[in-house]
Amino acid sequence: MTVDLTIFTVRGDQLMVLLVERGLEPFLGRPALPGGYVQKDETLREGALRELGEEAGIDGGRLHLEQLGAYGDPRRDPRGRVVTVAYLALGPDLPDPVGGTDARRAYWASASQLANDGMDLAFDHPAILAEALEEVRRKLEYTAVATAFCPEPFTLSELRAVYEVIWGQQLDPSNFRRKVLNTAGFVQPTGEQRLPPTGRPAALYRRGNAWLLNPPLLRGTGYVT
Amino acid sequence: MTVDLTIFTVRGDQLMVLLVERGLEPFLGRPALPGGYVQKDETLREGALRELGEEAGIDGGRLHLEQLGAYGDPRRDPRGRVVTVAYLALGPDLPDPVGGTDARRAYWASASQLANDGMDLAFDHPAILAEALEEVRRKLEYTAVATAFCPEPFTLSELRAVYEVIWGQQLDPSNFRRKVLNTAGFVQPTGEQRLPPTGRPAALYRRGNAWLLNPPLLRGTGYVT
DNA sequence: AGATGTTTAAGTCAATATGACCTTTAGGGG
DNA sequence: CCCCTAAAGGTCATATTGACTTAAACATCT
Repeated sequence: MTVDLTIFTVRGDQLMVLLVERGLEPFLGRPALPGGYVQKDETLREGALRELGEEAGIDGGRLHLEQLGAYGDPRRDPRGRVVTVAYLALGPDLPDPVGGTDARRAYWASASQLANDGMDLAFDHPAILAEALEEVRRKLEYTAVATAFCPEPFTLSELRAVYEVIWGQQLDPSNFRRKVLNTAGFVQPTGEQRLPPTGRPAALYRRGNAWLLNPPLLRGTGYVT
Repeated sequence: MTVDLTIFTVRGDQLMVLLVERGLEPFLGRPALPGGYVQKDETLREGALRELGEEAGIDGGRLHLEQLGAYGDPRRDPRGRVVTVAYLALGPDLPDPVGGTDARRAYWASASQLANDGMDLAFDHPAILAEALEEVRRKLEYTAVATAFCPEPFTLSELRAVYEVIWGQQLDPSNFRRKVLNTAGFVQPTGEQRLPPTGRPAALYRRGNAWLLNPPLLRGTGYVT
């Protein structure tokens, strides 16, 4: 039993995923999702949080962490039967390649670039990553999970940028604002403002208490790019 | 490693879930979800399909089967660490309590009744069942999964009954029809008709090729009961 | 045969949500 | 003081939804 982590963050205009360079056989030297064996006395979630710290140097306390699913093809690991439980972790712009306590290198990679260049990840990690990406894209529609990518407090433009980066399409700023503000509990105003490099000050918000968006925020045809 | 199955079907006006009476310790005699150990050379899905046949006598070939998630609390099984992967299986009115090849009794139980009477299921199966139920309710909204409960061909009233039973609320027949027929690929007409016990003949449909409903069919306020 | 009951099918209409687009506001810099 | 930029707020045609009404197609009863 192992857990594997798909850790996403938004940096600039890119969705990044955290990869490690494997320091052990099999797949030595190949990029892979961080992960490791589950210990006897911990829950799967605890194991995921522990690996988050050990392999990525990230404190999972402030991250959104949810289970993606179990992957158990008997041929997925050349060593024999290893079932892995994949977790999805989402956070605001996270610290740089914090090499884990394990000596291997850890770094952020562009998710879209990985998808294009054919990702040569170890094990069945390409499939896990693909499912994770699809899950995030879908969840943006009908949950308020996008706020997990924004350091608080945040502006509506920052929140919109999360959608635009992950969906790969521009959204109308005005319609986006209307939709978010009309959805009770999506965000809550702090009353504060922040000055952008240029332009009018932007109001600041925190995450609201709502999780499900009803009706959802659909990535319909409302794009510009 | 085990797999556990939450098998739902609609019978009349009730959502039923398949339970077995445990024939082994621990929890001997207690109701539980069907399931069992995963074998070394099979995928998780294959294991689920095999247990479907062995414990419930059901041919999984025509069922909708999807993974729910892994449950791995180290205290969930008194025997020690057993991680289980829960699967969700959905099908049209399935054969009666087909006692499995294992000698234990297998039977259909009302899902809503279980939820009320406080279900004394073995292990963490109450939690698994609760999550499965919530998953089905949510998936009805934004996927065409409801058709998995209808034997083909089916009428729109039969499809609507699935929603009504699982959501526990009446839907407006006319608005439901409009929504389903306007959603490309949800259902496809066969051209055939069927006579109800009384009343106008109903057109028959098969499942369409669409899986995601866009926009979703929300369980808003549109109820009558 | 014709009236009646029942269920499916189809239509109406106001309220709401969406997509596309425009205008105003509030800053900083020249 | 003017200009540029991004945020904020508004307009309007269109699409969708919810509530409700009407028509059609069968079986049965009288």
